[in-house]
Amino acid sequence: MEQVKILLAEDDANLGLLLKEYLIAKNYNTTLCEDGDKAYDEFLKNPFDLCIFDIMMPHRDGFTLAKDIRLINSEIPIIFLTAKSMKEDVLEGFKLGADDYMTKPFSMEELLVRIEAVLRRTAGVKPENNQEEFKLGRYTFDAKKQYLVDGDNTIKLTTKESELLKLLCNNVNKVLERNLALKTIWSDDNYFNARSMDVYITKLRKHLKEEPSIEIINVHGKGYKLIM
Amino acid sequence: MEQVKILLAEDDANLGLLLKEYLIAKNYNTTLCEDGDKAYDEFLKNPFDLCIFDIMMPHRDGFTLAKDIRLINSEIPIIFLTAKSMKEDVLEGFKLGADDYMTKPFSMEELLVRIEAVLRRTAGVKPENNQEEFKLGRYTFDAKKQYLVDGDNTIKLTTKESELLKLLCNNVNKVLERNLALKTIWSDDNYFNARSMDVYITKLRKHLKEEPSIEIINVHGKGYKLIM
DNA sequence: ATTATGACTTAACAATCTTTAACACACAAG
DNA sequence: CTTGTGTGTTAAAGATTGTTAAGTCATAAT
Repeated sequence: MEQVKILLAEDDANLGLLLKEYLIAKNYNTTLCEDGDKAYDEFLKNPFDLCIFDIMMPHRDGFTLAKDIRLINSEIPIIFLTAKSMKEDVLEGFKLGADDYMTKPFSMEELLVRIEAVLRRTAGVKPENNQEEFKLGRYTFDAKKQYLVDGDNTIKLTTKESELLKLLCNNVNKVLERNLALKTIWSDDNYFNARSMDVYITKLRKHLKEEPSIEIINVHGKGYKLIM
Repeated sequence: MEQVKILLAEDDANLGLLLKEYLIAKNYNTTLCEDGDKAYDEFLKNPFDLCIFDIMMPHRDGFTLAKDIRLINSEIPIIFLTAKSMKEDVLEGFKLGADDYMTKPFSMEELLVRIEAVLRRTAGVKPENNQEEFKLGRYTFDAKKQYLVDGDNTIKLTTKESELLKLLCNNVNKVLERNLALKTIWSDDNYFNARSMDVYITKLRKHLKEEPSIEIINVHGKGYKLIM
């Protein structure tokens, strides 16, 4: 399971950090740069799947940055973030091959769904990366088919078991926060759903008990962590 | 270069005509429908490359229309146009697989550049309205003739079997929600029809049992998912 | 007209999934 | 240590789904 890499250029440190934290929490590998020059250097050094650029930045504005990057990569999706909502700017942005253009202030959730919409279309370019398979020690976990395979023994997981294990796998060795998991899988983080989640953690532990190198540990008051 | 066909659903006759004229002037073959029902019928009759839907419309609102169309074609790009800018609506729109979401009032030029941005990404996705043939591993499913072919062995499917399998195929690897399938095939989602649907799922599973790479899995409380 | 056939629905019961309840234990703060 | 809250675990309850078979209806064949 490959992580999507996002290059984020935003000179407002507050907004930048906020966005970065949020995107990382949503499992996007996010690199933040505080101006256009730094973002350009970063782009040259590392491969990315998606760009999110503020327009007004020191050293190199978002439009110029996009133009320069388009010279190197004409396919990578670009989303512009800006306080300017003037028509000419929007048009200019799309002329540079933007995939979306969001005017501040915007909600983080809206940015997220727009990112997903763009990636959904971009992913179609290379349609093989849907393989949702994880190696867990002696086990192989197929999130799509909801199977947990251990040699010749195949355990069929239920939907909830599979969704939860997948979230844990996407955050190996990191804390999967309760409320995030609940909102993602149960769409509501009330007391009863939280207890239900605990029950599923027990179920998963039982399923994985044959492999001592894998453990789901609790982080008190925070959530769970899959370690391996 | 074939002309791009746009299905436009907008109940405000003034705005609708204005948009239609504008899009036609920009060389988009545009069909205007004044409500959701007419748009749905039009979609069933002819193949399109892009949908542009108003949200608030008589007979069938834009969201419902999109949901119904997604059952038949899960790939066609959809842009929502609306006066509602509330966060929940935007998120709802994208959850239905929207590609963009524009809040009125907007400039026609901005709509145009956003259309172009969407089409740039979806280029190569041919309109699959009339696609009636699906490859299911070793099987070939002809939805029109209601045949399921496996080498020299041809199984004749009943109408309901075929309709259900077609819906599943149109949503491969995604959850086909019970109530949507029931509304589409049985036109009513009461308890008995739901049970009938379960019976047909069993029948389909039996028909597809020779191909282990294909499975119809249940998503508890939600619906079924054809995975391959 | 009667019978046979096939598609679809309804019934019945088994199996499974998820939630809720109950009680035991662990952790952090005072 | 004690208390309140969070977590581990099991079991039961409640709901959904799997499956087979019988029932219903329309149509075709005799």
